[in-house]
Amino acid sequence: MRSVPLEDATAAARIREAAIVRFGRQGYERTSVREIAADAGVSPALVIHHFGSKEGLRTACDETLVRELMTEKAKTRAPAIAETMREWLDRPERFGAYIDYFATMLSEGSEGGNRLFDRLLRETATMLDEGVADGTMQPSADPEMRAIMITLNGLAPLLLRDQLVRVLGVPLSSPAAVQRMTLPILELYTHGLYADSRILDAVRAALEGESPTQAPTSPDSEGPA
Amino acid sequence: MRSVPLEDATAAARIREAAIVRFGRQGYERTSVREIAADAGVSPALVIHHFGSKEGLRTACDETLVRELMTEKAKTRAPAIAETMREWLDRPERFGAYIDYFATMLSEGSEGGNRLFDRLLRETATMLDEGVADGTMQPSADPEMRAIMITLNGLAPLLLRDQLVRVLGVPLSSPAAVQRMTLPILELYTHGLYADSRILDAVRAALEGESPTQAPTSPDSEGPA
DNA sequence: GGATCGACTGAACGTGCGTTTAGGATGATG
DNA sequence: CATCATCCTAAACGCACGTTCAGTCGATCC
Repeated sequence: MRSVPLEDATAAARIREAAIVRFGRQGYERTSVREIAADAGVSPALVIHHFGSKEGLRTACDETLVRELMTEKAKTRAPAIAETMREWLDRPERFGAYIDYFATMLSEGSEGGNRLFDRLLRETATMLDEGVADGTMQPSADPEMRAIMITLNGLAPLLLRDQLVRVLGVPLSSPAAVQRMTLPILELYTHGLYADSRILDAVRAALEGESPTQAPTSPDSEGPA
Repeated sequence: MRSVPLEDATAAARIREAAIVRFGRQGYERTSVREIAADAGVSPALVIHHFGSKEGLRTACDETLVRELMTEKAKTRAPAIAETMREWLDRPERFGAYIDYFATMLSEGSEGGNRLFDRLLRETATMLDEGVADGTMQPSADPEMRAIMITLNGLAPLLLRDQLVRVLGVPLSSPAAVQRMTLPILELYTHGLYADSRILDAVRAALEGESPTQAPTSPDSEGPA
């Protein structure tokens, strides 16, 4: 993937890689062009020369990541992003910066982050549909929403990786951490959490007893936009 | 909770509320003291006069939120934060700013965000332990990690609420959105996702067949920090 | 050999930031 | 009435930022 050592790469590539690391670790606003230039061993002016502006540099980083995550699908079957991300998680010492940058894209709401999220959601929905079709997965009363929620759940450890590292005590770079997350999630996705369906039944009954898209409470709207 | 209209509150309170709105909506770095001052109808100097610095203002906002979320527990039983947050979600026109600010705290990694996360995690773990004890919830091979993952899952819609709003088309302020999220999550937490336990069994067998905390792949460590 | 072009830099520019300073207005206190 | 503290502001300070500018260097082309 990255074939050339950073010192030998072109200056533009070095700048972009340094930016991915900094943006991913500290966020866009907290990172200065001067910092990135110093990391890449060039002058701040060269950053602007190559990318037009700091925002242009961010766009270039976004596109690098989108390409990296999206075009891997030639290798594998349908779930391109999910598969690539699993590879990344297995080799954090190499791709950790990309993971950080992806999480930053999502929480800072960049346009590339939106594209990746949409793609990830579509892949998830397809996977679920296929699973339901061939009987390996449970059907849902609201498949679209279920796909959204499962996608969100999958991204949560990425977005809250600092909290995860903090309460876990070990760096997320250790494969042990990723591994330990697997079993509880699989338990949840296999047997669920509740021992019986009383709560689900109660909610289902409540939802059927009223207008499907209307709130049950009285409309006491007020306040600003 | 907020008994006085903002125009009549003291200037310090007005500044703090304006800061919570701005910080929650745009993040700490993207918000200037001048913006907050303008929102509160005061001079930028007064912000510093009351809170010492921009960082001090952030701390004050953090503490306001922590207090608001933590001390509600007198009202209810054990799960204080979770209960309060559900109230907030039910009245977004009033507490939407708090929700946004809480999400910002978590993703920007403030110290108050850590405290709230720890508290939320502890509440979740307790709830799970009690559920397992009285038989309403499934046991887990790794209860601590399961509590973490379930806490992360619960926070995901908060952190990715922009994506959620985007793909859903409706503002998260509508109770319909919160309501529609409930059913798929309850389905998942009741019946799981997989129709049988083949994947779980396979992973369990794989995990038992090796050293419990060691990675299966060959150690090809390299690269920077 | 001169012209041309892209990569690249040092120095500077202008702007917006957080913060400081000096002081005005107001109300309580002797 | 004088004093004093509190709340508050206008103006400015210093700094770091993104960006611009003028020009150097080295390779390529005629």
